[in-house]
Amino acid sequence: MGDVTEPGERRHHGNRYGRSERARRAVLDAVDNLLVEVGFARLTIEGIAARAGVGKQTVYRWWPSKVDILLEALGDDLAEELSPPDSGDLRKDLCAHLAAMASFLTTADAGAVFRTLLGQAQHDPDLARQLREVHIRAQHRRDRLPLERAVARGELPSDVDLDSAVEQLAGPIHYRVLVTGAPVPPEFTDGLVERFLREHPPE
Amino acid sequence: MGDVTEPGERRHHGNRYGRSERARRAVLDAVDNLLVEVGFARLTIEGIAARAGVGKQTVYRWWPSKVDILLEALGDDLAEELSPPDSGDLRKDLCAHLAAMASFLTTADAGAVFRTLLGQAQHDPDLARQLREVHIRAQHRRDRLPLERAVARGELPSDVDLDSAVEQLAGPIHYRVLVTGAPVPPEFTDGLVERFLREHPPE
Amino acid sequence: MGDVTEPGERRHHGNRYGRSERARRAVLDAVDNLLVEVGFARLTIEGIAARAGVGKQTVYRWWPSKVDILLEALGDDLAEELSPPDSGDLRKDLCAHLAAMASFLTTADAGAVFRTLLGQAQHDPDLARQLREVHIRAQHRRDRLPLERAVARGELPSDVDLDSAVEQLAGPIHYRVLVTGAPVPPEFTDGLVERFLREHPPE
Amino acid sequence: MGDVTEPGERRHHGNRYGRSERARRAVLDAVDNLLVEVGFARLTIEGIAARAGVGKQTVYRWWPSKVDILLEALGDDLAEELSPPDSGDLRKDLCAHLAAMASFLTTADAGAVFRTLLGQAQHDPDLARQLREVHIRAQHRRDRLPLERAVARGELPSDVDLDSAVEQLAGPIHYRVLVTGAPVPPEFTDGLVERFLREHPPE
DNA sequence: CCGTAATCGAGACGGTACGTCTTGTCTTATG
DNA sequence: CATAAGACAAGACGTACCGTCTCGATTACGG
Repeated sequence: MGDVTEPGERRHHGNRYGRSERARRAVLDAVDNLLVEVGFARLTIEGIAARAGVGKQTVYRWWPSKVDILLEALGDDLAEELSPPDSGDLRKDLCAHLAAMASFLTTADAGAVFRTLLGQAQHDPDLARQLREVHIRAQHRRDRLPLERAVARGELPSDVDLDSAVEQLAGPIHYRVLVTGAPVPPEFTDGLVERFLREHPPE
Repeated sequence: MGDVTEPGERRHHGNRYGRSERARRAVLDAVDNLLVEVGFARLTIEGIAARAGVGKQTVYRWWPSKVDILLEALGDDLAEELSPPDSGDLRKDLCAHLAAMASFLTTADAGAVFRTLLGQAQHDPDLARQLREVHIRAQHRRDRLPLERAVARGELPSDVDLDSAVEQLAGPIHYRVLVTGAPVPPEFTDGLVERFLREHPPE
Repeated sequence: MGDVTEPGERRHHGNRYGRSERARRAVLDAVDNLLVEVGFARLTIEGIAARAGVGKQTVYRWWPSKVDILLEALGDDLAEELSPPDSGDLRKDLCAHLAAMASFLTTADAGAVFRTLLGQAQHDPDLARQLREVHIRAQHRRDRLPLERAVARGELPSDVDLDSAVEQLAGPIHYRVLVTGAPVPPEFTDGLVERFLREHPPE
Repeated sequence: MGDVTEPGERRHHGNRYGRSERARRAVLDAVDNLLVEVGFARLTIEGIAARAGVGKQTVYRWWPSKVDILLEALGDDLAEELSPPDSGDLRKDLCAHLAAMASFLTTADAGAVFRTLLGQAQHDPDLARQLREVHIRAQHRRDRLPLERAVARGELPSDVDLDSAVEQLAGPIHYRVLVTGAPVPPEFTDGLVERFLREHPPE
């Protein structure tokens, strides 16, 4: 909330040798709460600073724009919430991971942040670059993991194009979420998995 | 534009029985040009009115917000540019249509408008509803057409879920465009078609 | 103030043919009150606009700076409060007028505005020019009037330098007010008059 | 400025035995230069510290506000530049002193500082008190000196009110400088002296 | 064919938020 | 312990747009 003073953390008002971690956390917390409360359109830097109990200048000093705050607030949420399991069974891993992906995109708070940023990226090339180079590339690597493990286990032929496979699996999910707005129930994601496995039987 | 006075079209200053078509066209033209010139973020109603040579009140009288102007400007571009061909051959029709879809989304002016609106829709439920109920639903029907014709011709089994098929085909394209930003060459769209046809051979 | 709507004065929200007299009055009233309440140093345009119930842009549209608002607020107060009487007797007129001058400078609200502006003028040449060309010149002419009338009546020789006379009379008063801060009682102003009359007996 | 390091004077960064004379001088020099360069309105503590090569805190530690810096910078300039001569002849002394006063107020650097402070004092009672109790009172005593000596020499009757005399002489000069902005040539100051001497002939 | 009512361009209005600047306080490492 | 440096919370600056309003001119219909 901003006026939280952790025990043992002296109230820091800045010095020449580095920024205030307290102010940083307060801003990131504030931006998360405000995004949920008022939505992106009415999310203002003025409001963020006020909610965080922080001067506007402090925000401008460390973040170029409000989407950069969101980018940092997104932080490791993606990694935490969207890392695939490793059960030793490809079908199980994929079904679980795609279901988690659907749930993240449609219901999670961090998913709302992610969709908002993706939306802004459609007319903000700079943001698009950052978002893709950092978060989306890393997520793509996580999405490949179950498949790589299956290849290693011999569950999948080694000549399957894993990048394409990820696109075949994730594409329709994102299409529903971002474009048609249709719901993404487990039956749907399971169907994607079945179709993929039918196409790529173990050798 | 805005100050263009067509020969024979007297400079209209309003009457009680209807709006000025001239003002409507000027606004829609201005919004198109400005979107390309300054981008969505700096697209303002003030700027649109000034560019169109139109009073702000005239804009507010006829459009609730700037995305509504874009919605109207998007108009029939979708239908015109994204109607599938009917050659009598499913492979040919699908390849052509998906390639056109990719090109529309990545390079066409109207495609930029479409992506912008999709982006805004991620945090504007009202816009999302309008966009989906009008344009996306209509586009989905157009996307189904080649498949429906193929079923009628016996090229496809009649028990294929065409809605799912559209999602399988369009999903990965939109995923690349909206999420990863990867290019969408004909080889990619052709691959989607081949995969689909392999799965659904004629009976 | 600010939200006062005079009967018969429709609540004006502006149009292309002129400014809102209501907004003008509200700003001038607000600036007077605030100067007295918080002093010049803490007189802000933001505060003036808020007190007047007026948008900041309206203030910036019509006045280049806060001293210009004060200049206009000073307006006719000088003329109203510092016009010399015309009793037909020089001694009486001068004593009354100098006493009024002292009282204006030391106690009147408009006098506080005047001293503030004089103070700013010491390091703002533009303001100095405006203040002198408009208000101080006009006041000088008013200060001369009793002397001119006395010359016309034959109470004063016609070869007296009236401009110098004004400086001799007003100078010591302003010196006390602006420099030493000493009080300016009627005995002091009367003394100035006596000294002047002693020097310039009727012919 | 600011980074001047006198030979033999080690660059002082603080010690436990008192304040840095080097920092004090740097600030006073900086304030003088900056006042001339940018004017009082844009004279900021931040700028003074930067120009002096001194930390802001050092300024705040030793001076309550920027006018206090100016007060100290004004220092003994008044005494140095505005001490009346003592020739043994009242007319000569007065003419010289009033001419020096006019020149100090209108052209000297220290005179600009003085006028600026006088200006601020019009809406800053604290500054007014300090300025009057220290500098103006002292200057008044210096202004009296030629008159006191003349009384001692018998050039002036001993019952003349010398304080009033000073006001009669200095008042019109300050009136021109501070109020009307009219020039103050020697003819003007000489005229004041003549008028005074005419009124107070030696007994 | 004249009156009238809705529309037009224009732009002032009360506001909100922007991104910048300065204030005065606080913290740190150095000497 | 005073210093130079600079981050901090606070808040005013002047600007850009928002969405509303008012204005006088324009014009097509209906009485």
